[in-house]
Amino acid sequence: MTTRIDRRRAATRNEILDAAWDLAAAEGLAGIAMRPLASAVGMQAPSLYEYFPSKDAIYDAMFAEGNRELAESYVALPDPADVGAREALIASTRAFIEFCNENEPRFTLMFQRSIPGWRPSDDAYQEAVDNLRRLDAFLECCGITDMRSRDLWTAIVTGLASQQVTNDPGGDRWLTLIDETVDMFLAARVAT
Amino acid sequence: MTTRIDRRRAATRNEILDAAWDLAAAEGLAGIAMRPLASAVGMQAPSLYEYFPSKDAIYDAMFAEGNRELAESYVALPDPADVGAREALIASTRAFIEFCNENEPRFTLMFQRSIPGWRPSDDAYQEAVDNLRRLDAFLECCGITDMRSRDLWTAIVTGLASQQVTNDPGGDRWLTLIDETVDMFLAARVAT
DNA sequence: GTCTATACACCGATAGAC
DNA sequence: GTCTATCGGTGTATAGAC
Repeated sequence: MTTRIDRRRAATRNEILDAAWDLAAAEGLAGIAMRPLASAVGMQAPSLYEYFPSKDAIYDAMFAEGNRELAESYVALPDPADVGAREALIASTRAFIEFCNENEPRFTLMFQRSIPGWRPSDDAYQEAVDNLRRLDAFLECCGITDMRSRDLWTAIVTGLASQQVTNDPGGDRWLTLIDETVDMFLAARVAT
Repeated sequence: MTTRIDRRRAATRNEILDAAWDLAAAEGLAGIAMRPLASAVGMQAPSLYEYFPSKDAIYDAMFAEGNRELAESYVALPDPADVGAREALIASTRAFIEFCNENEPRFTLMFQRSIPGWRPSDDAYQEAVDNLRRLDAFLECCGITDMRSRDLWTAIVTGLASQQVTNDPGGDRWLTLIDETVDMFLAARVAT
């Protein structure tokens, strides 16, 4: 059961995480420091350790939060059985690249290994694996069943997202390539 | 003119850079610390500042060195006029992914933003731009002239390389997808 | 229980003696 | 050119006030 004290703790944890995202947006993901983070929520640095056992644990919670947000964006995707593989792939790719493009620190944390020495915990990583499994199921509904095709498709989609975020953050230079990319990929699959 | 003392300095600089690559391989790129690096070449930390003005300058020299190595691997590529676009694209993509795959810290330094707060200097970045220009010229010889096609191709190639290095370092899971990727890309170009 | 104060070990970088 | 000593920063552990 959740007591009042548990809810208070959870609220403070969320407050800390929100401040961490703000700091990441302003100073970069690796620019989060414990003392400024603490003062952003009106604490001294050591008090943060009442809510997170380490700085890495804060990154871990942010990683998990990002994956839950990605999972939410997946539930809005159309059913390939309704709209066909082409439209479904276009919609999912667009959703993914837009997700990456709208919050650069979140993209960096989730899809690049950019925090020295940090790796997601097993629990947090499980949420990422769950998302990958959801994507696999989605691709299977689109008729992409073999591993080599899935490997190629994930490489293409992550490549587009990474180029977009890195070289045109917030823009659409690679977003506008999605339709022809999907057509190219599907045409090759029909051909073989 | 290069005096004996200049050559001695250059030799020491190379010694430091070699030790830095070794440390990066062992501790991760961001795990390079000045004191261990200094002791690896038999110095105290402050002496390093006689050869590099800052730690970032060491990353900068490593970045430039990596780009020169990449440029060297480009000169061995076949001429598209000799072997045709398909073979030329396959060879260049294979060379690039193998380059990324054979030295993970070098890949991380050159193609990911993984050192917090560090960006290559203008001089070092120029070498990366030169390499990109070489790649553009090469793609043009392969008949890939418009920007959208180049954007798509660079996204695909960097996506393959990143998946290979991240998820199967030293292996060939994405390397073996090159041939069909090139065929897919070229078929779509002929079709439109 | 939650906070503050203090301290520790490490970091990159600098000053100045030799 | 290399050293020692040191500075201000980091993440983090701990003691203890309230």
